[in-house]
Amino acid sequence: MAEKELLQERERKLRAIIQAGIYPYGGRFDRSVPAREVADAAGDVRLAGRVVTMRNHGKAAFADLEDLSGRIQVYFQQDVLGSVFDLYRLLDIGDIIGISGEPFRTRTGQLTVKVKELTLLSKSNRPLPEKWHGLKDVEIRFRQRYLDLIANPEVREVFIARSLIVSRIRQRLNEEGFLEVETPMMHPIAGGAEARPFVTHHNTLGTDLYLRIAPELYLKRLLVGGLEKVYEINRSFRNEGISPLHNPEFTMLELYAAYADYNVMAEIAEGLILYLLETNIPGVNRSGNRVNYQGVEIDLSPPWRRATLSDLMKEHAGIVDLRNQGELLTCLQKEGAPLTGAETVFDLLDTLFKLKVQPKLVSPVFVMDYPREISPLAKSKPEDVKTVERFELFIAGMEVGNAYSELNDPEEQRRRFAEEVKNNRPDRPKVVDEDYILALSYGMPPAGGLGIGIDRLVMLLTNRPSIREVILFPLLRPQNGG
RNA sequence: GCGCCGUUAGCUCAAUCGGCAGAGCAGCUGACUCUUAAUCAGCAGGUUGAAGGUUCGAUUCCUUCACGGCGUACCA
Repeated sequence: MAEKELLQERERKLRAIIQAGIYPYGGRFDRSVPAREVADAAGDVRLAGRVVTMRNHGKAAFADLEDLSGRIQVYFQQDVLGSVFDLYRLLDIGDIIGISGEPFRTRTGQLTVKVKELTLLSKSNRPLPEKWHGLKDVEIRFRQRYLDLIANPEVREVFIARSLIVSRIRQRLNEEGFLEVETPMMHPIAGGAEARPFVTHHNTLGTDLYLRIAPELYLKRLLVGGLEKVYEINRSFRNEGISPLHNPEFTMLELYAAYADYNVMAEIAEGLILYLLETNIPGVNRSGNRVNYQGVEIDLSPPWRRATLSDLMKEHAGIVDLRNQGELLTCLQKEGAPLTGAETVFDLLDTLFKLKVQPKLVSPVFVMDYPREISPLAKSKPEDVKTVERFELFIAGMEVGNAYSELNDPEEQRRRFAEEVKNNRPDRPKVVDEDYILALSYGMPPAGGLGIGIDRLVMLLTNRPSIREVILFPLLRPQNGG
């Protein structure tokens, strides 16, 4: 039937209900139990939820009522309900109702509530997606996520799992003495990562501002201020491509601990993720320390491998010297990688790493010790100034974490920033962040810092193939006149 | 940005080589007081994403556009 006619049909019922003197959008309704707990209830129950199926039998009818906890069958009989049964006849799938009644078992043993009172709490004016096949159209799923949540129970489970994951991260960090803080999302200089920022404008101040690409530089100012262990879980924004691993706004955990270093950060990252497994979150797809991600078994049993970038490049790509442009180029050409010729040695290194090494990093690996030039905020290794104490954590071939021993030498930091500015590459800072250096110059304790991509971690733990499956409202192109 | 694929009823999907656009669910009418993917009888439901072209004839072939997916580029 044409959508218009379906809407007219619902409109007709809505008018009939109003005609009968019933306001179709009710108010407070005190429930005695969630649907899932009806079996344990003594005496009558009061329930509310959405009508998801209806099976009419003339002077009686069964319906399934769904609330957050689950579904329960309810039974309407004309001889019990009298004129209220007429209201039942005007209900549609999708309506939200409250009922009170007596639990019983049907002949086949199905737990059911025999309805004694019926309250219409919200009339639904549009048809819901189909009950059996659910809602599959990904565009509708993302644009109208509420329909996805109604029609697809596993989607609901993923987002509940995500909420629990985040809350348990907070719980764990709080227990370990970390202080949760909130730092600016609008920055005068976009720093703390290399990424193209979104630009916005403050009218009264008459100044452009950048949506933050990372909270890092503000969190470290707090270390200067004596807040020794801080963390923030919130959005960062990067004006870059969209892919199954990238959404323009995404959620990061960043934490900093004074007097620690990147080795401590590795322990924290490992401990945190294992803790999430241990706490048995429904929807987290684990058995023991193993998770299955997209058909691949991943063993997260500690200790996780720690290998230097240099060793891994040797192991998987046969590269002996990370800084040998010719060697990297030869290897990439052999792989048939498309190159423009304008790549720096570090671009080549990164490309080759992504091509040859990253896909092999299925079990968790801390990739340790990166070139200084691509890590301007990390502290050099004492024995090798060109290499910094930094790791990236890879699981299932996916980068989920990044950590440093934080650079706390203001003069060295200024040189690193100045070098970036001098190189003048697109999307890199055009000015030295003197305000940050000012903070460092008051003395920042040595510290370890760790960032974890929450969206990707949730993908891993809930076995979702795309970041859009773990973000409630992923960015899509606007539909009309955008 | 670029490349490939997709878009058919409210939802899930069919439609042979270019030859009358179809089914299930949802909806409507009737029957039915223990059904549960209720059942039975009947009815209705379409700008085939949009615009243009080729053709006697286009869901099908071509062009452009919109939106989405994947890949790629970008992304320390």
